Amino acid sequence: MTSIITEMFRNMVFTEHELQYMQGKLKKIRLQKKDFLLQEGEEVHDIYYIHDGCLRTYFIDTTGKEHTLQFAVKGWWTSDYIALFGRERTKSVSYIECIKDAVLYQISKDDFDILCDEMPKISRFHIKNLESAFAAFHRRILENLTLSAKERYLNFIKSYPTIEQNVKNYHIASFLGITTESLSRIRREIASE
Amino acid sequence: MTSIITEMFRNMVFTEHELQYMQGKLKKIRLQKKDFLLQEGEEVHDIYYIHDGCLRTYFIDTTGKEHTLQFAVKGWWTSDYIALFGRERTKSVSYIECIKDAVLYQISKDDFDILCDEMPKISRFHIKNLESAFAAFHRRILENLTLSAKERYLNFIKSYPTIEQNVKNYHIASFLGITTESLSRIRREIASE
DNA sequence: CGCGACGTTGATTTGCCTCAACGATTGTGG
DNA sequence: CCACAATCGTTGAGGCAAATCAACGTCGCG
Repeated sequence: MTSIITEMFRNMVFTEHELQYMQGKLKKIRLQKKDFLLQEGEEVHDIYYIHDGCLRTYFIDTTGKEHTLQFAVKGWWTSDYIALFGRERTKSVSYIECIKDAVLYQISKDDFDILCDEMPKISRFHIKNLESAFAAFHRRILENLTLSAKERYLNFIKSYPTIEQNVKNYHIASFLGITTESLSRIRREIASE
Repeated sequence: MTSIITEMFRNMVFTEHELQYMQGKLKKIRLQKKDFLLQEGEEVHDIYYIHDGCLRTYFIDTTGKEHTLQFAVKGWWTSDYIALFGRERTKSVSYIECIKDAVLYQISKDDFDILCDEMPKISRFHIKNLESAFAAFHRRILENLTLSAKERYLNFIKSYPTIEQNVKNYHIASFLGITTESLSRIRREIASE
C-alpha cells in the first residue's frame, strides 16, 4: 500500500502497522489561494507537510511592510519556526498564506516529537533535515552579506525555478529584502543584456 | 566524577561507562589568539565544543572582504556547517579563527552521528539544539530584512554582551554587514545621545 | 621609540528607497 | 463575453543611508 507517509519521509520504508499508526496523527488540510494557514498572534502547535500547492511565510514590520521569510512547495515542510522552535514558546509572529491552491498534512509538534522518540529512523530524518536547513541558512546569511540585490535575484531564480512560477514579483522582492520598484528595475536591466 | 562531557551536554546525566566511552571520542585542542582552527579549502570532518575562549567564523568574498558568520564562546559549538551539514559534502568555504586563547573539544561528525544512533538522549539534545538554532536563524534573517544598521548594532551588544568584550569593532562590523567606518559613525551617534 | 593594527573623520559616490504617476494584466459581475 | 475595477508591474525624479576613498589620530607592543 502506498501512502502519503512514504512521500513525506522521502520513500522511507515502513511496516503496515507503522503506517497506520502515523496516519492516525495526520490531518489533511485543503487551502485555497489567499487563505491563511496561520496568522500573527495565533498559537502554534503544528508543522505542515506540503503535498501540493505553494505557501509563503511572511511577517509585517512596525512600518507595515511585509517581509517574506520562506516559500514552501511540494515536498517541503512549513510552520512558524520562530514560535515553534524558539527556546520559549511564543505566539505566532508571522503569517502563512496560501498563494497557490494547496493540500497539506498537519501533524502536531508534540506528536512529531513522540514519533522521533519511538522511531529512530524518524529521528534521523528530522536531524538530517535540520542539518541541511542549518547549512542553507548559513548560505543565505552569507549571500545577504555578500551579494547585491541583482545577484541575489539571479541566485533566487536559479535556485528556486519551481517557486518562481507560483509567486508574484512583489513576493520575490520582499523575500530578497528590496522594493518592488527596485526589482522591476533589476529585471529591466537583466532583460537588456 | 565530573567531566567535560557533562558540561558539553548541559548537565545531562551519564553512567560512568557512557562517560568513558564518549571521552574516548573526544580530542582536546588548545588554540592561541590568531591561530586558525580551519581554513578555506580544508576538509571538514569535525565539530568543536568551546570550553573557553572565543572564535569567529568568517569567509572572504571575491573582492577580498571578510564577512563574519558567527562568533562562538564558552558553551557553544562551532564548525563550518555549510561544508559539514550541506547536502553534498564540500571542502571548507570559511575560516575559523581564534580571537581569544581557547580550549576546545573536538569530535568527528561521524562519531557524533554514531552517538546519536546509540544514545537517544544525545539525539534529543542534538535535535533541540538544531531547532533552537533554526528559530534563531529565522530571527536573524528577519532582523537583517527589517532593521537599520544602528538597530542591528544595538541589538548585537544587547544580545551578546559576552562576545562584545572579546571582539574588535571591525569584527562586529563584518558580522552586521557594514563597514568599520559606518560602525564608527554609528557608535559616535549613540555616544552623543 | 617606532611600527603596525585599529579606530575615527571628512568628502564624495552609489545603490536602493520613497513618492507619485501611469501602463498592463487579471478577475469579476452584469 | 465584455466592461470596469482591482491588482500588479513599470517608470521617473529626488532623497538618504551606507559605501568608498583618503587621510589622520591613537593605542599597544616588540
